[in-house]
Amino acid sequence: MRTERPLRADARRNRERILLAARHAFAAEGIGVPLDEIARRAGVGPGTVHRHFPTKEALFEAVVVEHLEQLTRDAREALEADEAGSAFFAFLIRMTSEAHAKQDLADAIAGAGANLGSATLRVAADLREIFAALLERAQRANVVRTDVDAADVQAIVLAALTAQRQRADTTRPDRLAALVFDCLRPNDPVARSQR
Amino acid sequence: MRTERPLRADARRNRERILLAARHAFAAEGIGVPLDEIARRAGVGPGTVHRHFPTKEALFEAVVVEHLEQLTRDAREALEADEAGSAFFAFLIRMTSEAHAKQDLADAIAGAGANLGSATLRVAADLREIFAALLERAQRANVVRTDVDAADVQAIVLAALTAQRQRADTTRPDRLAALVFDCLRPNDPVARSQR
DNA sequence: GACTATACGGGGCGACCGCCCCGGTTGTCT
DNA sequence: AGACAACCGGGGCGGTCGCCCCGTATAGTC
Repeated sequence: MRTERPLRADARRNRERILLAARHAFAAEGIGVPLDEIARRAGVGPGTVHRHFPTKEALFEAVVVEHLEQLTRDAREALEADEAGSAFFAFLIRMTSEAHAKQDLADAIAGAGANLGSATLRVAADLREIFAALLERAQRANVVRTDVDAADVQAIVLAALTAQRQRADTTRPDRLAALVFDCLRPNDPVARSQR
Repeated sequence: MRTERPLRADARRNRERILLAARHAFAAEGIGVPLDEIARRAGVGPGTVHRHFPTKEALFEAVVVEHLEQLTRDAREALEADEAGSAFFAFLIRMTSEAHAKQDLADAIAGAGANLGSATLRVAADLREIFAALLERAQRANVVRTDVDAADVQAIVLAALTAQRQRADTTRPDRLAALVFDCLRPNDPVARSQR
């Protein structure tokens, strides 16, 4: 059973063009962008888009998976950093500023988009795993309160992202996000005074 | 110039029915609900909805204004409470849990809905004014950090709402919201230990 | 350079939704 | 009770968008 056949050159080129246009379009305006608009920006016909990605969700997923994989790589790097606390919080900031410029990620995290397929679920599971390790390490180092779990933090990341988008601050873009993340720090004065 | 003519009895009854149905529909699913669905739930024809509210935004606004007015009343009450800090934070929690059950408010705050009319803007300005007073009082009492303004707090309310919706906790529905609001408290250990 | 499979493009279908109009009905006032 | 005006209901129009089909062009192969 030949599951894979090499794509023709022009087909591969068009596929890349579509993905590039979709990246920008979804990043700028979220999942609401019409497919025809993406096709127009990519310089191909609407039919071509549909052939490469049978449904709109499929295209959206392809873009989101790319971003999630990038985040997973970032999280792995953060896990190798020395200082547990700063690595954790820096990664949180990175997630929000990343998703800030990429509306699609926010849509995906919020689940506003659609029912995502198995590919996305697998990548998301990977990210969650690394992320949980990062969190646990920060909690052991007593820089993050211990009464929150990974899902809580994920919700708070989405929250910070919302705040940031609501009140775009050009001079200090991460100000509100950093403020919100402060609520994750432990309560005891000793730990707080260390930051 | 007779600007006002008393509405006929059945017209007034239908108007109330539509508003009631719209309240529930918008609260449950946000602004995305089709007008025909609201008409169906209200037990009237789609044309009737359109006659009472010339556009969809008009109906949405009518519902949102009701909620904003309620919130404004709550804020005024909170301003008369004795303890500045608990009044402020209790009002924040109230806002989020209110908006939690009312998707429409979240849409309105986030501006996701549409360009709102002058009526909404006026009510929103009222609420902002009272809210700013509430915040300033809490800041003077040293229970809220002084490097945030009302717009920051509004963004954070929206953020807390997002977190709460993301991770619905039936046993402690306000847990995440309260957690997020903690980031508004001052940093110095003395003030923090008082809570 | 010719032949075949593969891919392209754009026109079009169906669904959805907001908005509007018209024939019939019902409330209201004398 | 009768007459008039206000109101109701539902069908329909126009626009949008996702999805698909088919005639044509083109890349890859001998």
